[in-house]
Amino acid sequence: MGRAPCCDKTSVKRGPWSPEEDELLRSYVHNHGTGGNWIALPHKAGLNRCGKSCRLRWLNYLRPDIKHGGYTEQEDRIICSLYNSIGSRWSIIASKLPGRTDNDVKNYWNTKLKKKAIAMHHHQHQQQQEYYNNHHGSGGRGRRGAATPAPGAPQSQCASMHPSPASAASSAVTTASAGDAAACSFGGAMYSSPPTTLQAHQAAAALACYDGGAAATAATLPPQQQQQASSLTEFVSPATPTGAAINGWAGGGLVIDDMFLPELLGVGDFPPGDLFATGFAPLLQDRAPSSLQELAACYFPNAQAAEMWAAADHVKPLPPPAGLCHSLT
DNA sequence: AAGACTACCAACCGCATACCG
DNA sequence: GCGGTATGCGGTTGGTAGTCT
Repeated sequence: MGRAPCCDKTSVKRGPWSPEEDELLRSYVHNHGTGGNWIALPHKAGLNRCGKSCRLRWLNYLRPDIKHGGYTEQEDRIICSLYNSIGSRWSIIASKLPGRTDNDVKNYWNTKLKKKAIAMHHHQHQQQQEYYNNHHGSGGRGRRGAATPAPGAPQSQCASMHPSPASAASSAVTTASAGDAAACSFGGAMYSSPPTTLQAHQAAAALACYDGGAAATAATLPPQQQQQASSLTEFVSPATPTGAAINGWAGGGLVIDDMFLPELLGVGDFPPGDLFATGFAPLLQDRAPSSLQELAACYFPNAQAAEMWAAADHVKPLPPPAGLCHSLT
């Protein structure tokens, strides 16, 4: 059963807005506000437009505080980091960028930033390969070799290329292309350091929370990684440490990007690779509960999960992952 | 000069959720 | 609790300007 249409599409104007229409809408909202009723607004404002169209035009274009174009490198970083962490939840991402709209951020990502991220992804892989070849010989086998796929090799084993737990739980259908996946997996590190300890934990958390239950997923991992996932399980949900409980978080997986977190916390850069041991935990310890809830709300679509996370004991450091590759392969 | 191709972005569509009676 | 409606959101489309051949 489909929804009833919001208006009679045959009797309202569609397509690009004229300057006169813009002015009508702008002046009406300036004088009267939206009144909380977009359906009635076009009629009152003398516009032959669908209310939905008016709302979109106002939110995406006419609002006085809107910025168009001219994205800074810092904004790029924030977008990439958040995309890496929470997926294509553009409204949340846009809310962290004053003056930007979800539509604008989405277009910017799809047309420019994604390509930039993919290009840098390939570049990083090449550098990793060169580094590996220089230090281990080109035909090496071992863990590192297995964990660092050759350029152009299939990427499907990179844990962070799974849809993030949050986006996986989202009702929206995610149809990420291989390019999206590559850009997503790399976005968080786009301007940053080599893979960090936290990214290893992110990957474990993504596996533990996303893929249909921690217990089932963890069982498929090698022993060392099972321990990783288990540690994450405790960290993510200290009050409910079972796999089944984690599964019940419905998308509340802890996937916090190491780039964006410092900005949320209002601190400088964390030392790469040492977030939990020296940077992350003490900072969280000092946060007021309300501040933690605000932070958590950025990542947990489920309010209860956000509250639980914010109230949890964050100061318990995790054991270092002992060289676990961030790709978990 | 002109057609083909590409990039960009405003606008639309339809689903999910919140809200209200 | 339930059904109807409005709003929010993310994916997609279509028009246009710029670039290439």
